[in-house]
Amino acid sequence: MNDYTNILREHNLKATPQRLAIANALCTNGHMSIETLYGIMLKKFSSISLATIYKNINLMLENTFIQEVKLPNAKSVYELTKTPHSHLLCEACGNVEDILLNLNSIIEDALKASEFQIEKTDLVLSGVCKKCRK
Amino acid sequence: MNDYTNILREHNLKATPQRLAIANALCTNGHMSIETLYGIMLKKFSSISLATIYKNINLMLENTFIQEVKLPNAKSVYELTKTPHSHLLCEACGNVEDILLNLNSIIEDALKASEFQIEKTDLVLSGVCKKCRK
DNA sequence: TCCTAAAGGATAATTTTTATCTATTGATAA
DNA sequence: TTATCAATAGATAAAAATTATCCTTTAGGA
Repeated sequence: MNDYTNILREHNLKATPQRLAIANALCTNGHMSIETLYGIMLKKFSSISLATIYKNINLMLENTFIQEVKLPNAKSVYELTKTPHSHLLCEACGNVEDILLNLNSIIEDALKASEFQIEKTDLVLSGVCKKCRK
Repeated sequence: MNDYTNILREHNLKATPQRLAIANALCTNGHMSIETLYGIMLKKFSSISLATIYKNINLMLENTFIQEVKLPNAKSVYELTKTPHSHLLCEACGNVEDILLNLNSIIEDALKASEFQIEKTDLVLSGVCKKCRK
């Protein structure tokens, strides 16, 4: 169980018990939707309001403490901000994994082919994970 | 103005005037959100119901006549199904463009690094387009 | 320890999306 | 052509998702 007190403060977020619990839930679970996060939070704070979840998720996004991951045919999930990475989505079980891929050559190709100044990439690779293939 | 009658039918969709208009709107505009599509459709069918837009979008998605494009920090847009491609998003003006990029090497890397059987990719490159950079 | 802006909980309001119901219509076959 | 019928459109209600409001509580600095 990590202590996110200081990391929250570095992102200009007061370290409330609810926020520390959100941070820990995301740390242990990796990627979570609003509703599953709400479910987990309810176990610890039986009277937590769904509005508190939304307010914190939005504030944490604005302050880049967390990131939203938009998935095809699924609800968005949220993760703690890490070094840039891509995602693997299992279409069978819905599980999401991080994967580090070097996209430099792709970005170069895109720079040549377009007139865009590219700042960031969002890549989701969808398929079937090992467990679900058996 | 293309005639999508047969293409709709090939996707098991009756070619109603509303659907033909949706197809043409997507063809000429490339990528559209629900609300902008509704706005355009209202010009042609002053009493069209928003429910009709949603029902058609969902049915067209199920029958792969169109695709949803999920964008970071923006609402989803929809496009006619074409050969697989990636997207460029201008963070300044919100414009979305298609871009053909060869992702084979990335997919290979991902296959090696993961235990996934990869079926498809969703890539959005965000940045600033030429017009907005001036 | 005190003070204050910020946060939490309860709840209402808003927005987004889906479901329901009836009249209409596209597509097929006689 | 016309008749037939399942599918669709529109109107609207309902449900789901998200945000706003209000008041009490609290984190964190003075």
